[in-house]
Amino acid sequence: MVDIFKALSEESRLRILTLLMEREMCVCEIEVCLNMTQSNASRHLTVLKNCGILNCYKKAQWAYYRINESFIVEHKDLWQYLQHKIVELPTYQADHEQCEKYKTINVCENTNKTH
Amino acid sequence: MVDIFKALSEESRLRILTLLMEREMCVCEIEVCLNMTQSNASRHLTVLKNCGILNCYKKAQWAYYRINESFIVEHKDLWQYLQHKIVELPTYQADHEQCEKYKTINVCENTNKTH
DNA sequence: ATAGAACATGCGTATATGCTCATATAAATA
DNA sequence: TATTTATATGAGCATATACGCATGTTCTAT
Repeated sequence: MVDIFKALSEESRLRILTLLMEREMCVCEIEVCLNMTQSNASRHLTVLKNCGILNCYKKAQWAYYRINESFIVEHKDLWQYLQHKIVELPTYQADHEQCEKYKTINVCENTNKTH
Repeated sequence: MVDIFKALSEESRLRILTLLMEREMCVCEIEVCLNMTQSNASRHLTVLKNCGILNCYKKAQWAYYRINESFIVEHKDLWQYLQHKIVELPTYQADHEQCEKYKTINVCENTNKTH
């Protein structure tokens, strides 16, 4: 319980959740959408994964992170709260737009033409 | 939102909530029930108050802290979650018993006979 | 095989946080 | 008025955390 709240008590990580509530993403997408360094994005994702909020799978050289469905089930009230309140983040609008923007462009395919 | 999660991401503060969910308390009661220093208890209570979870009123030389009713209204889902999950804290049982114990004894009246 | 891309992680640094001790303040009482 | 009690808070210390840079690993594609 403490580790879940700890994970959620950081703005960058809440911003990551803003994106992942929309769709799963690989690290470099998050990196670009939120304009953070790769190591920073990776570390935050690890924190969110370690407390059960996210899970991830690897596909080729990419690591895709997404909301852990069993977390939603086991922490229903908290999840409801997050869904309602996360839109109030000052960064929500902008982050969400970035998420939409890269939905079609696909960052990875751009940097790695052969994907 | 971040400050609320920050406040909740600390075990001592969750233990304080365990007590205050039962009834309002003054600082020295919390101090005794949770076996922490006075300054420590006071600081944690301040953090919980500053993010809106608690409020307090003063009566004679005591400061009574209690759950802020409007917090419950404005953060219904989170509050539900807390109520369900806080009982899973490893310290819950013991803390709750201390709370019951000092319900009748009243710590303050013992140390200050003229109260 | 080699090079490049995506990702995780070790290391050093700056800042935040929690703790204790000591002190200041306010109220009650002798 | 002087003392005691309850509380808040400043100072100093230890630890935790977030960050950037550099590097190691894995997979892909040439």
